Parts: sequence; structure tokens; C-alpha cells
Amino acid sequence: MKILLIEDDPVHRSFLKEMVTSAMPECQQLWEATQGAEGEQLAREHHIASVVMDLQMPQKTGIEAAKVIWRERPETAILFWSNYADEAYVRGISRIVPHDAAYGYILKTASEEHLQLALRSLFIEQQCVIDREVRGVQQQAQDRHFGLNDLEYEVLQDIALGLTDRMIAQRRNLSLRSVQNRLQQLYEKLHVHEHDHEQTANQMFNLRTRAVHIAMLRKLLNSTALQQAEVELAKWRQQRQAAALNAAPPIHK
Amino acid sequence: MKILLIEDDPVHRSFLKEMVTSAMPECQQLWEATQGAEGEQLAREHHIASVVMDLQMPQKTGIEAAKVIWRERPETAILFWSNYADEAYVRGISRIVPHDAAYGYILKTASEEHLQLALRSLFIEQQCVIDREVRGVQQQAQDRHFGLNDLEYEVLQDIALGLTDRMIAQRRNLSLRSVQNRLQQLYEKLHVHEHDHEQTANQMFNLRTRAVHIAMLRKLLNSTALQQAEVELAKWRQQRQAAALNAAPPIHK
DNA sequence: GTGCTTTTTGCGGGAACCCGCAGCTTTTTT
DNA sequence: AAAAAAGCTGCGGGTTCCCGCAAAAAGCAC
Repeated sequence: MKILLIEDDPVHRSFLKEMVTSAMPECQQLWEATQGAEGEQLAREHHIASVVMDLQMPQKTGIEAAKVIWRERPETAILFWSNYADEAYVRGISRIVPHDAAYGYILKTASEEHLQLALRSLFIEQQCVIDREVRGVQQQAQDRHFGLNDLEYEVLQDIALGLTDRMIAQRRNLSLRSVQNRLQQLYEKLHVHEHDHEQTANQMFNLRTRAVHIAMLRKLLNSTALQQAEVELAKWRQQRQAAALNAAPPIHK
Repeated sequence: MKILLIEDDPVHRSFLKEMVTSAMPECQQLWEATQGAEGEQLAREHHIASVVMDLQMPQKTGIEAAKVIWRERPETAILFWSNYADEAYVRGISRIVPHDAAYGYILKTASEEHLQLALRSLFIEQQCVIDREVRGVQQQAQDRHFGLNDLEYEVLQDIALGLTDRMIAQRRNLSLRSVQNRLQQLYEKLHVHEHDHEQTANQMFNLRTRAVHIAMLRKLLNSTALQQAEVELAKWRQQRQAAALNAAPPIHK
């Protein structure tokens, strides 16, 4: 039995190592990686079936690393060990987990027993182990009236990136008006208008930026999610520009 | 000699304790607090002159706790031990440190020797110890052309909160146009216009939200800074409303 | 004081945003 | 198949935002 740890913080890494060796005596080989790319590499080379990783890492996010690992070996069991239960992370993970894979999500605040139990359940019984708190977020996100659906979440990201309505329309293949509709729904669900009705015609908030801010407070967005969204935006911009060049007839005039 | 540790994460706390006891044998009493308020309390009761604290904590930020402690006993030496060197934190600290107090800022990624040396220098020699990286941020923040000055930083926060131009003007006692001037400078410094000049009249970005996003990427803002800004905004709203009520003549009609 | 820079303010207009209304298409329900 | 729900689209207009231009106002040298 082989296990791989991916964790950048040395303090946490040594703690993790301690936990794993004591909870899993049947583990014969234990690898450690200090960042995502290195972890992918090790998993690939040694055909590792059990991974524990941190979600927050510089360079390559845990989510990105997990995506790569699962693409190559979808049966890998991955335990995410994270500081936060932000909706951005939870969403990110549910988006990439293969539907027959076993995985777990444990908060770093969990007790040692809890962590060790999770390790055994997941790696030996192949049973999913999701922290209570995370479950809560997962469900809340699916609530029809409280949570945002994928489309709303998409525009939320887009405006958080700073895109214009017109650009969003272009990117998502929609009309301008449709984008604005989505935005209205978003504003509705985030209760952007709270306390704002005060007598005066004075609007207190710019809805667009206020929505982003509220989303940050509610942990619907976080900075790593935005960083990732930014690189996807860059990709899109690139291919759009390429398409524009091809479409444009050779200019002679 | 008495030392107080304020750190919420148990793993880091035990590590810190280890470091302190080995680096400071002259330390006779060592207190530990798991959150800001508790730390303030202990510092007050026991007249502690040397504190080590984490910056990122739930409930009460390290910065808020430090503010309180320094207000009561400005000669206290405080070592901030933090995961990040975000400009938001650095700014926050320089804003509150008494001008004759000794303090330090060490990143959690620093080596054990580094940390121990810092502890001795600060608590025994009363000498400020600032991490290289943090220094870098500090200087960059003061650069006339790259960094934001306080006024620009202020509007940045305000738009990040989602305020309207008009509201910002009201809050900061400025004319509408002045606010917009500040915003223009801000956009300039953040290079919001990059690559945007492409031939078409199509603006790619909404400058306001784009600026916020870029600021997040550059760590000029972070979520805890915004949370704090939000409560200050709430305060202002409250007193503004109170003022409005007093100003309004008793309505009879 | 006179000059100089920096900051603040007003005016005006083009663009973007927010959104009610109404018609159209697609999906879901019955 | 008919009805209902949900989503997409265009139109129009009220508001806010972004910013160039230019004139006061404040700060700072000499």
C-alpha cells in the first residue's frame, strides 16, 4: 500500500505524516510532495492509489492537481485536507470528482481521531468521507432559493473578473439582455438591495460590485477561485483573438 | 520574563510553544490564547510585555487585537507571525504600530533559526525585525508610481465594498468629481486598461470591478481586510442615519 | 507677495449599467 | 396535445459611470 501526501506547509506536512503512519500501519511507502505539480508527477510514476492533499497551495491549486490525477487514474482515492469549507472549493471539487471515485473532505480543525478514521475509511473501505460542515455547504448550495445555480455562479465569476456585460454575452454566447437577466437573478439571490430602499432615491450601492463583495463575504468566491477563473479567461481571450484573425479576410485595400 | 502566544491553530500553536521555550530560556511564564479577545484579556491581566500572534484568526483579527493591546500598553513588543505578506496586512499594521514600539513581522515559511533569532532580537534587544519579503511589500507600497497612496487605497476599499460614487463622496466629504478623479488615478496605477485598447470600441472590462479584481490578485485587498472595512462602513451608516434624524425638523404637517 | 505644482470642483457628453415590459422559444408538466 | 413554467431576446429610458476640458482653491517654493 502506497500513500502520497501533497502539502506545502512543512509544519502541517510533518503532522500529516505522523497521522498517516500511526493510522495506517499497512502503508509501506509514503511519498511527500510540496506542491501540486510535483504531486502529479509522483502519483503518475508510482501508480499511487491513495492521496492526501491540501487544497490551498501556491503555484498549482489542490483542485487543479486533483483534476490531473483523476484524469489519468480516475480510481484514485483522494482526501482533501483543507482549512476552509468555502463554497468555492466545494463547488470546485464536485465539478471534477469522477462519479465512481472515492474521496474525502476533512477540515484541518478536525480532531486527530477524526482524521485518522477518515484515512482508514477512505483508503481501505473506499468510502467517501465528507466533513459535516462541508456537507452543510454542499446542501445549501443546492437549495433552490438560497443557493446559486451554475448559471448564476458563472456570471458571478464573470463580473468578479471585471468583465463587461457585452463581453460576458460574447463569452457565453448570449444576448446582452440575457446576461442582464442572469445578473438580476443574481442580485435577487444575494439580497443586494437590503436596506437600500430608504426613502431617498439615493442608491447606496453599485449593484455589480456589491454583489461581488457579498459573494466574497459569503465565501461563494475566494481568491484562489478567482485566480483560476482569470487564467481561463486568458485562454478564452487568446482563442477569440485567433479566431478573429482567421475570420478577418486578408487585408489588402 | 513573561510571553503570550495568540494563535488559533493548535498545530501551529504547539510548534510556536516549542520554538519559544527553546529560544528563550529566560522566559518564566508562557501564556497561550486561541483567539484575539482572549489574548487581549491575558495581556491586560498579567501586564505582558512580549506577545507573539498570528494575523489570520477567526472572530477577532490579529490586527484588531494588536490595536487594543497597544492602546493599553504601547510599549508592548509584538511579533506578528503570519502566512502571508499581503499588502493589506502590512498596511494595516503600519497604521497601528505606536511610533516608539518594537515589533516584528515573520512569515510562517521562515526557518526555525530565523524565527528564534527574531524572538531574541525583538524581546530582548527590543529591536524591530521585519521579514525581507514584508520589507519588499512595504517599500513597494511607498513607491510613488507603483504603490497606492492612502487616498487611492481608500477609494479602492470603498468601491470594493460596493459603494456608489455618490456615497463615497458623501462618506469622504468630497465632491462627486473628486471621487472620480481618485478613481481615475487608481485605474491608472492598477493598469486596468492593459491590452484593452484593441481597435474595437468594445471595452473589455468594467473598470470598477476590474480594479477590485486586480487588487485582489495583487493582494492589495484580501477578504479579512474587506470584512473589517464592512464593519466600519456599517458604523458610518449608523451615525449618518442618526444625524439625518436629528437634522430633520420634527415632522408635523 | 509672485510663481509653481497639486488638488478639488463643475460641466458636458458618450458609454455602460439596471430594469420594466412584451413577445418569442424551449422545456416541463399535466 | 394543451397548458404552464422557465429561459432568451429586443426596445426604451432612467441612472450611473468614465473622462476630457478648464477654472478655481490649496500648498509650497523662492
